[in-house]
Amino acid sequence: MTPPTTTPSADAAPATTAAPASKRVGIREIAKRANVSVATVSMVLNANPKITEATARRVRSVITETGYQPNRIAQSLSGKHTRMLGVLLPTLRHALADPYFGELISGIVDKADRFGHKVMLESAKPDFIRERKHIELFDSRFVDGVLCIGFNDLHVFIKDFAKQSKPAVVVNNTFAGWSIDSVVCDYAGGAEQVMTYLLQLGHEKIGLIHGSPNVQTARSIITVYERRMKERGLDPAQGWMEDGRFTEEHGRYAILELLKRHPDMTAVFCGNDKMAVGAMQGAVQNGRFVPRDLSVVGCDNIAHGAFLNPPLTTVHLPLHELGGIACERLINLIHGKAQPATETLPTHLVLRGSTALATTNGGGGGGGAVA
Amino acid sequence: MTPPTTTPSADAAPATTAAPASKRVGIREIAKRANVSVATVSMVLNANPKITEATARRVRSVITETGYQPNRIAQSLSGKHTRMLGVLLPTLRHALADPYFGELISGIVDKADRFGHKVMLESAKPDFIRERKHIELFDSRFVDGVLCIGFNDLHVFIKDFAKQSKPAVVVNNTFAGWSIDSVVCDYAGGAEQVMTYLLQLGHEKIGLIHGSPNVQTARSIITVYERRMKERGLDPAQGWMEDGRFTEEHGRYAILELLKRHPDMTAVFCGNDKMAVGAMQGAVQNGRFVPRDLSVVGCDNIAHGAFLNPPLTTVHLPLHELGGIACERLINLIHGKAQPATETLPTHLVLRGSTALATTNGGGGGGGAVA
DNA sequence: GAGGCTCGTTAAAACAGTTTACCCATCCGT
DNA sequence: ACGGATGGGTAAACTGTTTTAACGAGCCTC
Repeated sequence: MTPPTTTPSADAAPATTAAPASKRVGIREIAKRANVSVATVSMVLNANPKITEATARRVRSVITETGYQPNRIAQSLSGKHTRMLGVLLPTLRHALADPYFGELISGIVDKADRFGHKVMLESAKPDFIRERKHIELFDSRFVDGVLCIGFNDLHVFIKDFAKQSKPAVVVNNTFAGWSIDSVVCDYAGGAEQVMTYLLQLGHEKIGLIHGSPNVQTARSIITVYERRMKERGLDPAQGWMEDGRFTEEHGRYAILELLKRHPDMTAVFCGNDKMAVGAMQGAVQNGRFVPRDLSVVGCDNIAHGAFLNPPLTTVHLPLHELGGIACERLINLIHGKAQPATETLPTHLVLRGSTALATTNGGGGGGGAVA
Repeated sequence: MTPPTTTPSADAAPATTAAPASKRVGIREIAKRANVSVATVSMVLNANPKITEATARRVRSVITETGYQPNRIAQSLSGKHTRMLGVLLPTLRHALADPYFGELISGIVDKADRFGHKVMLESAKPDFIRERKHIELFDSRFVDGVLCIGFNDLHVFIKDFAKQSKPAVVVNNTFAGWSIDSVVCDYAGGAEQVMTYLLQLGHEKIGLIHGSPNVQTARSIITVYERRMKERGLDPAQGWMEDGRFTEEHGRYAILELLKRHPDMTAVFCGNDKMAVGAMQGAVQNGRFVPRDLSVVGCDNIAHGAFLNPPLTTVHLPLHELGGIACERLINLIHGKAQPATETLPTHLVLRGSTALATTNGGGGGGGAVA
């Protein structure tokens, strides 16, 4: 009962001998106090059914008494997994400040948490890739798997994960021909709804501001748009499409280009909300009223869009959920419970104030464009 | 030269014997191949000056040959530090989707990267705190330190870090009387600039939509606003202030309240850009033109604000830099190189289109407010 | 030329868990 | 009463580094 070394503290020791405080307790210490082997303690910790409830209770009581916390680093070293997931982001300066990424990551973190995993952020700068740090992440046993968000077809390093069969899931892009798990939103379905809606409102001259065609999902939108326009007898190739590169800035520039070429345009569909924001600003500064002179539709449904003037009509993408599903697939992949595949989540149109019936007064406004 | 087990591959082996592939190489394998001890290899890895350049070169060549990567888990277990930083976020649903947090985290990640540290995300849900997981993070040797962002005075658990002297840095809030490192923007300075500017424009009736007063930085703005208003003979307590809780939604609600009470208000200062966005929408829907009838000023300078109609005049907070500095302080703290202290970063006003000279036609518009 | 100093290198002990092979005591059926 | 199965527990090996104390060799000094 007498501990080998007693602190000079004068406290009357209660029934259970107080821990020597200071020193961090390890599993060996627990084992000693509970009169069992370290193996037993470990098994109790991992709810191994081999251990009697009586023994387990005894061990557990010692654990709570001492406030013992297993060292996760040691667990990782010994075990097969580290329970750490990596999120790879491109180095669009301030990528994280983008609600699109934020929403995604938020979904990932929430889900990872529920599965007892942690999430690490990693930005895939050119150096990072050149030094093959994305592979090192695995080789140094730092992560069990990675989620890739915001990449396009030019980021060929993504294929390394497939080549070396490292668990990885790509979000909102697909790499045809490579066995990489991916999870995407149904952009095509959303685009169909947008086109149907705009046509129903009587719009004929509809422009498109799309994201970089290096991304499969952006191409989905383009494809749908082109087909629907051709069906109505308008040739989209006649300058009705502009690349807005996913940013407000280029969205703004794109709408000015489109309006210059086609002053009679009455509606524009944007591949994401940021471009829609830029387009709305460009249109207004060009002297058009939204939605009276120009209907604008976005895609993403970032929280913010509802607070614009006018509130933005947009395609809702379940980004939070998407992140969660990507995360779950990754964890399954890590444990070999799943085959690489592509999963698609449904989307739907959210009607707000930036769209209206087409009016016949095409080519209105047109005052001197700002800047 | 002949490896113990040769794979049945028929490739003519080049001069240097190919590694047995499959099996991960460890430091022992490197040591064996370079004819040195593991200690030597470890020292080479850590650039220990005790090792001769000749030996080091030999070891390094073996390392590159085999593509060996030290196991970071093992390094952490053995060493004192894990080189992992935690970022604690409140569970404002979708906190991460907020550009404010995004920009901050982005700065943190960039800086951490430069110091060879990794960043982990953790959302401090009520359960999380109740189960004392924020302490467990340290006890289980998972992180070396944490950055706390987005918390207010009610989040008393922050003090636990001080109590248990765990390295932690609080961003954009200060806890008086507790020795916790914190890094904040000069909100007071920004507010002074805003007030000076609005007064110069001839505004007299200025409202304030502030963030939660549980945050020191929000209080800073309130204090400055109150003093400056009193100096001009307006009593801010007469319903000129509203709590916008940092969100667009409440910002919108707040402006409607303020306009109801004071139809002659000609300018409003908002504690962050999100509230400013909501305020602008509310004002417009209330029939006011911004900036003609109402000047609006925000605070944060989120990228997005420049693309509103009209573009938002706002206080620029160096959030990216702030994150970086917080991160750097934390790393210093971890290595015992710094004493807890508070650092303040300068801010400045960014003039855009949402502000204008005060007009005398106070109480304009006022048409039926949209729901 | 022997004792004392460096200097570079090494063997072995941490670090803190998990897992595997084995052991012993019951219990069961015949 | 005996062989085999079974259940509960344990000792020891293992994970892959860093670090410390010791050690041998060369060089300097007297």
